[in-house]
Amino acid sequence: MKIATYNINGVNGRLPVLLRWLEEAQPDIVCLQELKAIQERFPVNEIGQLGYEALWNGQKSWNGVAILSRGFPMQLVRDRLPGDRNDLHSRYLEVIVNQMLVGCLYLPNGNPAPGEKFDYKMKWFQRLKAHAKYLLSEQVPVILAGDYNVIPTELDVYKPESWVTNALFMPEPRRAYKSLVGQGWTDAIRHLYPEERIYTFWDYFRKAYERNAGLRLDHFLLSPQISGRLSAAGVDRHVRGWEKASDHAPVWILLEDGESA
DNA sequence: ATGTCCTCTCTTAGAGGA
Repeated sequence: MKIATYNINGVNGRLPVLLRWLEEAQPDIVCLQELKAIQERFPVNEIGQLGYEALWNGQKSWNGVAILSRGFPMQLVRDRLPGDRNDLHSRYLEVIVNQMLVGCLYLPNGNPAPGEKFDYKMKWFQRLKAHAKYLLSEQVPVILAGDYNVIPTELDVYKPESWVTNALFMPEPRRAYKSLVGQGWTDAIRHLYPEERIYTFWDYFRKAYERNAGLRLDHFLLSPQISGRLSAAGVDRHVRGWEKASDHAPVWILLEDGESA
């Protein structure tokens, strides 16, 4: 089965792009981030016409996450990251689908750093690590997919030196990501392509896409109970070149069927 | 500093966020 994650950067503003990509890529399950739409304005009918059911968590103006599924019924597990009742951002959604637990996440950007936003990012990261550790303790197939807003290593950025003071690449979030993965997760893209420069985001500024001045921000983390089924992964980078495209490109993985699936 | 593009509003221009 094919599972994808895509920071859509405005699900209504980019709906033609999303529908075109869904028809072309034919994913079974999709994690979306940055809906930028209130709950009532999620385009459930247009997406439904392509055969997808959806669960989503909207918010006015910012953030917002959704999970789409075609042919595999979804069961909502949670629509908040545990650990802070006062955090009202819509940045996390977790479902059970096809005997897997899928978490869709949109980690805070954190800029400018230092500052309140950076502090919020790091707190959110700590909560994610705590929850991820709990999920690993369940010893079940888990996929944590989304926009982590972290450039993990120098291999994941076209020009490391120009990002050293940015919250996407500062030592603290990079350490947090490394420590998260170190709990026992497999970074799917990096696992299959240990040496390659692979980007998932190209800034709108300064013709970044045309220059391939990209970043790898969108990641799939797989628990040990599912990582052995990983057979392929990639980035649909051409989608970034479409008219009215998001600044991110869709990222996908292929999984072999599970024993009882 | 700048660049671009989304959403929302004290709306058709500017602010805030990324």
